[in-house]
Amino acid sequence: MKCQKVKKESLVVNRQQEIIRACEELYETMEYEDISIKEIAKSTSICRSNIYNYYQTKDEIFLDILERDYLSWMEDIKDRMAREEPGRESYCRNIAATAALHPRLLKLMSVHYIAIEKNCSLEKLTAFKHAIHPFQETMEEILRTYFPKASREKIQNFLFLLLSLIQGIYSMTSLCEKQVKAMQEVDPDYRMPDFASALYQALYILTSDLI
Amino acid sequence: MKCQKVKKESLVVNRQQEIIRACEELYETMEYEDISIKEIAKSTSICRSNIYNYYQTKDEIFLDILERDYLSWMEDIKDRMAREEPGRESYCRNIAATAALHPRLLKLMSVHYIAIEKNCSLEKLTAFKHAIHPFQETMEEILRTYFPKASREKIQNFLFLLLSLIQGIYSMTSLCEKQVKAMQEVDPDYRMPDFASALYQALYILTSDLI
Amino acid sequence: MKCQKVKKESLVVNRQQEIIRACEELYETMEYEDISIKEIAKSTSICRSNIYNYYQTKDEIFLDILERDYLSWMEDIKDRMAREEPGRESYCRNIAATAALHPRLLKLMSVHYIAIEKNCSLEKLTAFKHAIHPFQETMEEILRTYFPKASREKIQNFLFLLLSLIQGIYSMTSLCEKQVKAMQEVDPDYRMPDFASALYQALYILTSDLI
Amino acid sequence: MKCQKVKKESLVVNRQQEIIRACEELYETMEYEDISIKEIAKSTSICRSNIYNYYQTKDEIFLDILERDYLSWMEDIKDRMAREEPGRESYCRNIAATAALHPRLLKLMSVHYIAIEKNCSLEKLTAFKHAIHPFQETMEEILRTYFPKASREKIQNFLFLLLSLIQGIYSMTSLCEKQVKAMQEVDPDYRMPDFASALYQALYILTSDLI
DNA sequence: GATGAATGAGTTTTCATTCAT
DNA sequence: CATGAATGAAAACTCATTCAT
Repeated sequence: MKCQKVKKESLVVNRQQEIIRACEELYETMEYEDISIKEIAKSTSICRSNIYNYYQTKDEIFLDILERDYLSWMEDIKDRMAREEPGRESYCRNIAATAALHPRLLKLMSVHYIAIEKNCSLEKLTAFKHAIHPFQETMEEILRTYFPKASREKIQNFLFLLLSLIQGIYSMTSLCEKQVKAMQEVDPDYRMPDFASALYQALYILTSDLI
Repeated sequence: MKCQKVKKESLVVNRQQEIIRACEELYETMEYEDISIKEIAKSTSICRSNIYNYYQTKDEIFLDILERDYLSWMEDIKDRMAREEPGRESYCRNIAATAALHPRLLKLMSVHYIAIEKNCSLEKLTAFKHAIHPFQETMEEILRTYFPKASREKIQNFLFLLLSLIQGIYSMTSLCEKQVKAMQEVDPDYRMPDFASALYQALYILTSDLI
Repeated sequence: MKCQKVKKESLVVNRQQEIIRACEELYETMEYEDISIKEIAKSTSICRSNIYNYYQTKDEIFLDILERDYLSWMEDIKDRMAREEPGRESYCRNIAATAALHPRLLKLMSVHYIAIEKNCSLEKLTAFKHAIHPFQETMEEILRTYFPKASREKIQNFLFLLLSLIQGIYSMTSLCEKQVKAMQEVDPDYRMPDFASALYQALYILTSDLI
Repeated sequence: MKCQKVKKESLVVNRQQEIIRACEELYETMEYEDISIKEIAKSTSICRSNIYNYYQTKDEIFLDILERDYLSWMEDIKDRMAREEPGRESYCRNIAATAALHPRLLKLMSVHYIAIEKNCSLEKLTAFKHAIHPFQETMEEILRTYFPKASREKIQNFLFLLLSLIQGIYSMTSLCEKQVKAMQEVDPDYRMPDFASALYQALYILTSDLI
């Protein structure tokens, strides 16, 4: 009985894995708003109507991807921290460099709060918040290590600003050709900034508050 | 003849005004992605097919709204600067407080780069960039007034981060009920931060780089 | 499993049948360019959006009708040939008389090359060409039987002219009332020629080349 | 008074000329069914709604083009006849060669009876028939010159078949790339026939009836 | 007569979602 | 659970045509 249940569950997980993988692949070349359940199903061995047995909306799929990506980024940060010396610059470099290694997460973060979360069920959303709780915890802990003198409040403020910044900087450093052209029409010297550098610089200033 | 032309032009402007107004009203209660030209037309005395004589896509309408809002915010900042004393705190208060008076602009900024600009024609986009050029210019000038010692590069960096921050902070301080509930499920003490305060704090730290 | 697949396939065929039948009925009273998928769906128990699961454009439906009609005509010709004596006149009578029994095919042929084929996918078109290959083969074979001395080239030329003639003769012998009136305004003696007679006469002359 | 009327009329003719010219230009690159009054007006200095003062439908414009082209072809045939020796082959060469010099007429003839005439007013159509009456007359006269022994009926039959043939042969010798590809998929040796040669051959056989 | 504005009707196409099997 | 079929709703877009000026 129990064994069967486990079997079922693992089947469910397998299906979800397949759906997630398909969605991830699409997201590499398509925009969030252009991805539909139909499209996702097509990239899958599962038929469209069956997808509804696992996910209610495409946003719930994206929420699962977000979850993994947040935690994966967290792991990268921890790994890197273990290998790097302490120090403000080191911290900023760590964050900026690892963030740049997760382009999908960055892309997702720009629609995380304004779109994905708005289209999910409360249950799914709560589960997501629970799942990424370690991210918040770990990030705070790491900050405490790097900046032992900073107050809890300052650290939480900083984290809030870090997540905010990433969304905004990403959106302004991922312009399409047309956008760049239009900018250069007005200011011929315009060059699209680099995400990692821009984030590093911002973090460097913001961490001044934590020393 | 010329008089007629002027008449016609003013009709065009009137029509665009009406369309913009309808779009603005819808945007107060609806999300960007749920607004369609069909919906906008419905809130208008103009029929849908006629809308196409004034705007090709909804994004071109939003771009016009963005333009006005950016410039309107700029005016507010200038007005306020004239009345306030100099100083870093004063600047940050000015920006944060006036921004909070333009909630629609804030909401628009969160989709400005990732959606609106992507769906416009290059021509429309270039015209927009030209139109809001004074915004960039004025913002830089104001910063030079407040922070006379800051280099041009630092000022431009700061402006870039300001715009980035607004997008991110707004998205994280405009959660719907469901999002707040989910947060509180994990952390019962969670309170959604206030946009203006969060922005003020961030700016206060970032301006340290300009002194 | 297999049984189900067969069931499904037959459903597809059934649906296509229904769509084809509806299109055929419309084509009896309407012109090709006035028929739309919307109109076809209306004459069906199937909803418009579901039609797209079976046909991409109305032209693909017409191509299917064309296919059947060509092959049906071919069968009629073969049948009649079996019952008739040999001879040039007999052949011409056979072709003209059987063609007249397929008015829908004649009507379709007048838009076959200039419209229907132009709006189909290459795949669909290739499938069609394969499907009506027997028509070409059979027509050549019949000609070889009736005109054993004619070279292969002459026979192919003749077939090409036969198909050409049908298109043109049909268009000039299927005038609407208005067209006839206009003709008679200029030449009061004008009588619209009869398709079968006109075709017979033309074929009789053209077959002189095959003896 | 009269002078004014003449002025007006010539203005009307000028406008119609401009409209016709625009339509002709479009027809060089576009298909009949894709051309709209909107499109024609765009290629003109006349506004769309004003076009209705000169033509009711696009087909009436096409009818005017047809008229000119028929008469122009007739002139070419007469010219050439004056320069060529008599004889059956000479006649066929004349017709085929001059026809090939009027590709627009050929293209128009393929939709002349099945589309253009169907969408015109009776008045316009009657006027057209009157206008091209000389074409019929001249063509008969030329045939009588070349084939003095042929009966009036045979000559009229021949003319009927000539016009029929042109429509059909043109449609089968003006395939688009896709159509050719599909043909070659079934018969790799397929080569699209040449219009002028095909017409010449057909005429050569058909004229045997006139000797 | 000429024009721009406006409209309504039509068409294609796409999708989320439901349902019977 | 899985599936294909089916549907309804919506969105984008185009055009012929009318009308007031």
